Amino acid sequence: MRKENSTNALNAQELYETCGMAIALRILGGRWKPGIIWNLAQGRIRYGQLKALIPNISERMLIQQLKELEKYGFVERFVFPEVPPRVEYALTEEGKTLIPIVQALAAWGDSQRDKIKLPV
Amino acid sequence: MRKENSTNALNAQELYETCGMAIALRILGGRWKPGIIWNLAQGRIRYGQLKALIPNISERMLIQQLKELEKYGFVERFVFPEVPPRVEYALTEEGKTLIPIVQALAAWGDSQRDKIKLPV
DNA sequence: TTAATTACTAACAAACAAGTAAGAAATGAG
DNA sequence: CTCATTTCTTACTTGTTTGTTAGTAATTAA
Repeated sequence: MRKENSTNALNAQELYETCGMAIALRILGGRWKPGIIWNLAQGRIRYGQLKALIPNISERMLIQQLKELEKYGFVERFVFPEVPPRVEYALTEEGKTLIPIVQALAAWGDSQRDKIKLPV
Repeated sequence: MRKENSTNALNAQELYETCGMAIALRILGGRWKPGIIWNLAQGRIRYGQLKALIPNISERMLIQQLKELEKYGFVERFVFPEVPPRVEYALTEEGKTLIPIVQALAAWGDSQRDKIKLPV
């Protein structure tokens, strides 16, 4: 749960208002969103497949991040009234504008892999 | 202090190995690094000025993030043997490769500002 | 009737990131 | 002698993110 008036939250809020990069990192950041967006960039996909494509992600995290991306309109959810349930996810048009960003970040990161060693 | 064997840390580690974007976000992510890099992109600058340019940042956070960027070779530190001390910071050549990324992220984020409303 | 399937939820705990506050060091100015 | 200056450091607290476990629904197949 987020505390609306913590210094922490206020600092975050102010950054969103003045800094586009803070907004971008809010959408793109976190441990799992990159992988989610990357895989959705390949096309519409079922929840279970997405989970299989992202090693180690827990259902809680996957759902949570998908919901957040959906809430902001970057991801669309398609539900089929079947049993067992079938739900597919896809990037919206707006979500697809993320793809070049994600590619640029990934390329830069890959170029750094051999130069730096991240801590354990 | 980071626990080397927490699932959390292991997940992070695995991502670094397989996903360039995770590396990039490790360098670029967090609340303050964007602003630090953005300001350093304008040129060499003193610690105190940098602090003044980044509203609300605490000394602890500024130092901590600068040290991390320095450790990975994206930022250089120039110390003048004076009293009171004078220390200047600048992006290294490697650090300058971040500039286009940072600009792309900022531009995308700015383009989203009116479309989405981030939570408090 | 019992188990298997699939997408999801809720309660809780561990790990991590960020914020607060106090102070150190070395010198020059008063 | 005391104070201001500037760049940091340390110990501590609060807040946020991530992980774990158990469980739901509604049908079909055995």
